[in-house]
Amino acid sequence: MNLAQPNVIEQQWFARPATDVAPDLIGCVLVRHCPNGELLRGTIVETEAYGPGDPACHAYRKRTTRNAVMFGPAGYSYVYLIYGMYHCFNVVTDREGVASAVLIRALALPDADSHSDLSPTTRARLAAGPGKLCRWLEIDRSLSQVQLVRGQPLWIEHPDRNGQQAISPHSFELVQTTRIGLTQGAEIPWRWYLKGSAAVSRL
DNA sequence: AGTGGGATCTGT
DNA sequence: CAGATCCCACTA
Repeated sequence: MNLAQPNVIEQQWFARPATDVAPDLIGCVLVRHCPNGELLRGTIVETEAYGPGDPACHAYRKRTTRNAVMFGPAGYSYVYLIYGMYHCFNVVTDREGVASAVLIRALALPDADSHSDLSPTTRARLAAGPGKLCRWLEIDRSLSQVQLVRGQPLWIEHPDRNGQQAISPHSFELVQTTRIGLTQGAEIPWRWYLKGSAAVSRL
């Protein structure tokens, strides 16, 4: 059996169209290695895809300094500042030269976590939304363009089949719908979320 | 060099 | 539903 980290998702897994990766990421676990050494984890319950021919994609017009990482190889982070006060975290997807990414919009916290003092509803909403998620995980633009592998501040793992992270297969049902907050491409149904999750940003 | 809008969130 | 708040892509 492998090996140090059987669960860590590798670069090749992300090297597919964003519309394939986005639904597959639901149920996977985002891991944040914080500056203070703490490891924070959350199960991804909501994603959006952005890709070629998509007017809502930051790289729709052309390559710029901000969106350059989206043109690079898959498995890197793309973090940008939105509305002057929030950050959004994306995973770069597809092959090099194809600008695309998946926005991670919401996380469900693991059951046994430090925030057990909070009410269940408050806790479920701690990372319900792309801005809140980045605030909780202390993600800002200094974490953009870093590779998502163990040893870096961020990486993603497949659900542990026997562990507490896994979502019960019985209740696992995805909803596909339109993306949130867009003025262009608003009708494209490239948003996915885990049906019934209390951590989804919006229904 | 100036500017307007943005893949958000919170409180009214 | 307005306001906070800042970066950057676009225009000139």
